[in-house]
Amino acid sequence: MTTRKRRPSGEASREHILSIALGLFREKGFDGTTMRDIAAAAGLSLGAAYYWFPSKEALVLAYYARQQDAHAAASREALERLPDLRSRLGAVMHAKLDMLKEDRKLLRAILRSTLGADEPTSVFSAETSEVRGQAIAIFLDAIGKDESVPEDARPLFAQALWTLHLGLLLYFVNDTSEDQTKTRALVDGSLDLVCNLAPPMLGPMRAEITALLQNAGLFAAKK
Amino acid sequence: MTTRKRRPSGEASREHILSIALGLFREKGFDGTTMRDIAAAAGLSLGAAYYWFPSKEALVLAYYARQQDAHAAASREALERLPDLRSRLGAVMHAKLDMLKEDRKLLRAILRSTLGADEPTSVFSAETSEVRGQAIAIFLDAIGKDESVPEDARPLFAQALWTLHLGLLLYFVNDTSEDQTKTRALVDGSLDLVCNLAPPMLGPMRAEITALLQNAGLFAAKK
DNA sequence: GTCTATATCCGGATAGAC
DNA sequence: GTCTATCCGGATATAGAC
Repeated sequence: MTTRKRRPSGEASREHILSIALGLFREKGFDGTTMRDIAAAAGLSLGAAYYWFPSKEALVLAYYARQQDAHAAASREALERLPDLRSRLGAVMHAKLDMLKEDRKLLRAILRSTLGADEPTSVFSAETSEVRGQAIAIFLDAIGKDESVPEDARPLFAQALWTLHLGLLLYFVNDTSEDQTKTRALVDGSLDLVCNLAPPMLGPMRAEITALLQNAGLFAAKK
Repeated sequence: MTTRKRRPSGEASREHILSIALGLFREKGFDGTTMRDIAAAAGLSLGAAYYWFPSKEALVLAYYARQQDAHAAASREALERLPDLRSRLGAVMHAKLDMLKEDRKLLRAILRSTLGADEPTSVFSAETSEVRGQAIAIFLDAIGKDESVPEDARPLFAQALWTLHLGLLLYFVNDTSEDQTKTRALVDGSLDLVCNLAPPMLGPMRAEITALLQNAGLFAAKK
C-alpha cells in the first residue's frame, strides 16, 4: 500500500472498470465477456483497460479480494453472537453461499482456472495466499474457543473446514436444484457429520488424522 | 460405432493425430501445444486436424477414454488376486497414480476445464458419463463382496471412493515432493481412515450418511 | 501518471474450394 | 478428407495527447 489515500481520477477508474467487468461477467459469463466489451462498456479504450488490469485474470484476483472482504463482513456479526460451534459454522457457510448465489455462472467459468496450483488464479497459488489466509481465518474465528476442539488442533481443523468448503462450492456452482436447496442440505448434513465426528477425533484416531493432514502440508506457510 | 471395422486411411489418421497430440501435451503441456503444432507434427494441415477432432477438447475426451481403458487393464489382475478390501483399494489407487505420473503437467492444464459440469470435458459432464461410470465400476469391483460393506451400500460407497480419488488426484498433480511421495502417503492414510471408519459407518450414523449422499444425487443415472 | 488510437501477434475455430 | 484463407478475441507494443 502506498502512503497516499486515494487519487481522484486513477483509482476511481480502476474501481469503475472492475464494477463494469463484474457486471458483464455476471451477465454473460467470463468467457462470454471480452476485454473489448469491458473497455467499451466502461467508456475507455482497450489500452486503458489493460493499463489498470494487465490481464483478464487480474480482474478475477480483484474479484476474489472483494468477495473475501464481503464474506468477512457478513460473517462477523454471527461469529460474535452465536454461542456454539455448529451454528457458527453453518452461519459462515450459508453467508458465503448467499453472497455467491448470483455468481454461479461466473464461478463455473472461473473454476476452470482455479485448481491448478501453478495458475495464478488458483485457490492454491501464491498469488491468492493472502485471500486464502483470510478465508481460513474466518473458520478459525468460527471455531473460537470451543472445547470440543483442542487448542493446538484448531488451525488444522480450520484448514480442513476450508477444504470442505471448497468441495461444497464445487457442488454449489453445479447444483441445478431450485434455489440450490440440495447444496444447503449438503452443507447442513456435512457440518453435522463433522461436528459429530469431532469428539471421536479427540480419541484414538486423533494422532493419525493430525499426522495425515500435517504431512500433506497443503497449507504450508507462504514463503 | 459404425458397422465398418476400420477404414485404412481414415481411422489411422485419427489414431495418428491423437498419439502425436498426447506426446506434445506431455512435452509442452496442454496450453503450450497449439492445434497448428499438432497438425504440423502429424504432417497434416490445420483443417485436417480439425476434421478429425472438432476441438482441442475432443482430444482430451479421447485421452480420458484411453486412460480409463489402461487403468481398468492395470487393475484387473490385482482385483482378482488380492483378498481384502483395503489392499484392493490401495492397488487401484496406486495403479492410477503410476499411470498418470508422467502426465501431471498435462493434467494440471486439463484440470482447469475439468470441474464445471457444463464444460464437456468436466468429470461431471454428460459427455464423460460413460468414462465416469467405468471409473466408478473399478471401485465397485474393488469392494467386491467384502462383508464390512453391506450389499446395498456398495454402489454409494464406490461413488464416495471415486470422489475421494478425485480429491487425491487434485493433490497429486500439484504435489511437488520427490516422486510425489506425499500423495502416496495421503492415499494410504486416507484409505486406512476410510476402512477404519467403515465399521462405525455400519452403526448409528449409517442412515444419516446414506441419506446425505443419496440426497446430493451427484451421480444420478445418466439420461 | 492516465489515457487514446492503432497496428500486430498469436492461437482456436470455421468456410469453402478442390 | 484435406487444404488455404479468414475470422475472432486475448494480449502486446508503440507513439503520442494531456
